[in-house]
Amino acid sequence: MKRIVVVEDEAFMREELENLLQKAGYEVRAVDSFEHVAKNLLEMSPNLILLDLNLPNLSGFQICREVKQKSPIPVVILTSRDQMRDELHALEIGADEYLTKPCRKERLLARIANVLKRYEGRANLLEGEGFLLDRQTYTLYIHDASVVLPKNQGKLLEVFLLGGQKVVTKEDLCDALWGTSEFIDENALQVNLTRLKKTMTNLQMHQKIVPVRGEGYRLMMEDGTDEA
Amino acid sequence: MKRIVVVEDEAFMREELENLLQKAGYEVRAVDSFEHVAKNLLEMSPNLILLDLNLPNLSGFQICREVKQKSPIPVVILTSRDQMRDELHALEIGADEYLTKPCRKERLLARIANVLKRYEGRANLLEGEGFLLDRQTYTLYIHDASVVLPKNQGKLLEVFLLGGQKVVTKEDLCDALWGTSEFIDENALQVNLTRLKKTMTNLQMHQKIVPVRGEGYRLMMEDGTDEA
DNA sequence: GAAAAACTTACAGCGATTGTAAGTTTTTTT
DNA sequence: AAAAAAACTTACAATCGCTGTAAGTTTTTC
Repeated sequence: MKRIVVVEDEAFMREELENLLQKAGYEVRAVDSFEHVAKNLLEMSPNLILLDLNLPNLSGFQICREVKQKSPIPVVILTSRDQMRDELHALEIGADEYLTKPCRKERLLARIANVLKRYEGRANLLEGEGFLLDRQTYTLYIHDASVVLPKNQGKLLEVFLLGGQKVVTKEDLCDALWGTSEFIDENALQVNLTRLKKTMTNLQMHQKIVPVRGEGYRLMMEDGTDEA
Repeated sequence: MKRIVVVEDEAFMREELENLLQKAGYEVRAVDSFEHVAKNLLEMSPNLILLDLNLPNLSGFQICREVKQKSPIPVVILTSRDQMRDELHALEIGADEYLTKPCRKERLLARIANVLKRYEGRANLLEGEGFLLDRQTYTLYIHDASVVLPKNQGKLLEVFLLGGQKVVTKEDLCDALWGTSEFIDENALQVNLTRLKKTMTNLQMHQKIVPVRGEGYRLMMEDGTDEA
């Protein structure tokens, strides 16, 4: 069963939504506290997040952005703010749907179903600049093409994507490859890295792996600018 | 560059749309004749279809349904029909977005960009009942999990999915596996089929392959009903 | 119950991926 | 400019998973 988390501060509205969604066959949870929402949200690992924009303290935009940075979970925004500006902004930072209150039940349900449908198979995709990586199979999607990376190359790329723009140490990489970083096999790691680099250039990817002398490696844009 | 095909019978509106989309950096084509639209559409292999509902002769719904049956191309509906009934129906038969005229340019562009973003990596996915298959890598997506099928199993499953509910002959299958159906190697084919069946049951897929004595095989629902 | 079709299982060959080894090149330091 | 450290390259052999082969058994149909 698909799990939906509702983020809405007004109690009456929240209950109504919970009811509606439950009747429609979803498992529903609501966020009670509004501190560290983004973090709490991810821990519930929902299939979809239904988000109000006007919340105490924190902005709904901020939550949406945080969720989208850290996960591929779809976000549907349901709000009373009907300004075009807000809608465009929401879509820009990655919201998957923007609905304004009042919203007919049928429309809400239809749009939610629609978003969920589009997310089938995306649950485990990591996002890079201009490409996607499936964490389970190491299938790489780029430019309407797809390739399955050899396991080791996939594991390495995965570590880089999870690390964001940070420097990744050789320990981290060895850990990912062999489950231990006790004795680092510099050579074997080097060879595997070279292989990944080669396939990345062959695929004309927009990010590349560069060494950080003495510290490890890091993922950058082709042209040398930082990512994101 | 992403290619968008516009299906709209009113000339003024059509030109305005073409203009807007071109300025936004898309390659735009328009459909002139409205016969065999669905077929013509697919031949243009667009990245997205922008569709009006009120067309001479044919219903936009029908076009949308046909496109969705035969391809994974996203369809955005832009129409003057503002009945909730129409919107629900459109979403039900697989439309990815439903917008009503008049529609602000910014909103149209934002929604189109949004849909295109969600379709990254989906260009080569075939749809089965409850699962997706990548035609290039034979990566299979099911229940938030993914597996890469061995090439032969992938090729076989691909043939079944392309064939729809029809019976697939052994010639077809041999053709897919070895590029020829001159001498059918009954045995090798049998073994490969068995392997595919096994992984399908292991993955608890909702469709299965059943023999049609003397004719070949066909893909059905678990419970024996026909598919969709 | 006999024939045809469909299926099962084990094994050996082959190819792709991986770790190893022995280098060379680049960068930094003195 | 020489030496040392870090980063990289290339080729080869072991390994693992996929495939076709062979020799069966089981199921269906008449």
